[in-house]
Amino acid sequence: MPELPEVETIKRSLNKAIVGQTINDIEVRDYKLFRGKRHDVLGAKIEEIERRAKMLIWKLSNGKYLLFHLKMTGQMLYDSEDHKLIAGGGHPDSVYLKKPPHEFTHIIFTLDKGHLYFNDLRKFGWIKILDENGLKDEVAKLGPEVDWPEFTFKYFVTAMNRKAKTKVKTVLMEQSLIAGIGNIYSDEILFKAKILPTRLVRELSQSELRVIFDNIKPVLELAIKHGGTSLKDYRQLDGSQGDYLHFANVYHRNDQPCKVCKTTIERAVVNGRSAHFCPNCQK
DNA sequence: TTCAATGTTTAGAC
DNA sequence: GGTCTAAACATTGA
Repeated sequence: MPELPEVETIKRSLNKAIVGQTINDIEVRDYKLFRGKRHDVLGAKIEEIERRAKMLIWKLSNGKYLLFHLKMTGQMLYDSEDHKLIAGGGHPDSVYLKKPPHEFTHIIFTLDKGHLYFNDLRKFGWIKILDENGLKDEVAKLGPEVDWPEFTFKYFVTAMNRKAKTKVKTVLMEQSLIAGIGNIYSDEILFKAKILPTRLVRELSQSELRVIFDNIKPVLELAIKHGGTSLKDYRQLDGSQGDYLHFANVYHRNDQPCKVCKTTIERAVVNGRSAHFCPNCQK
C-alpha cells in the first residue's frame, strides 16, 4: 500500500472528517478482509485515528480498536453528506476512480454524516477488530516510527548492523527495524544519500550511514506534504491523487534521465522488488 | 502471452 | 539462526 506518507495523509484527513462520529452500520461484502465481529464496534464513537507503520488505527469509545492495512491496492474513501468525494471524476472508466460502492468495495461503514468505503482491487488488505492487548501484540514487532525520540542515529546504526550481510534497500524496508518505509521511499532516500540500493550494509561507512539516516525524515516529510504518491490505486480520502510522483528522483523513472546529472535511471530487482537508481549519482 | 504493481508472510534451500 | 529466493495472496493493464 501505501507507505508511511500515504497512510499518514489518510490519517490526517480521517481525523478531520470522521472523528466524533458513531459507527451506525458496517456492511461486510467480503469477509476475507474483515477479521472480527461487527457487533463489537457497532454504536461506538470514533475517538481518534492513529498511524503505526503502514497501518491505520481507529480508537473507539468502547475500548475497542479497528486496525486497517491497505497493503498494495487498498483505498479508504469518505463520501460525506455534502458529497465532497471526487472519485469518479475525470476517468469514469478506470476501476481505480469509479464512484463507490462498486465491485471492489468490500466494507462500507455508515457513520453519522456519511459513508466510509474500504476498496481493494487485489484484496490483500484487511480490517481487524482488537482490544487493547490485541493491538499491543500487533504492533509489538514493529520498529520505531522515524519521528519518535528513540529513532536516533545510534539506534539506526545498531539496527542496520543486525542485517550486515543484507542489501541496504532491503533493510530500510524491514518493518521490524524501522516502521513505514516501503519500495518508493527506500529508493528515494538512497538517491538522496547517493548510495546504491544493492550495497551491503556491512560495506557502508559510518558517514554513509549518517547520510542515509539524515535523509529519511526529509524524504518522508516532503512526500507527506504532497499527499503521498499515487501510482495507480492509492488515493487520498477524498479520492484525489497524491502528487509526490512528480517530485520523485528515481522511483518509476527507469530509462528516464536523472534530474541531477542526466544519466539514464536504471532498474534492478533487489529481493524481489524493483529498485530504481542513478548509476552515476549513487555509489 | 508475459510481466509488473505502493506489502507481507511463508516455505525451502544453503 | 541468518539470509536468500520464489511463491502466495488477486487483479488489471501495458
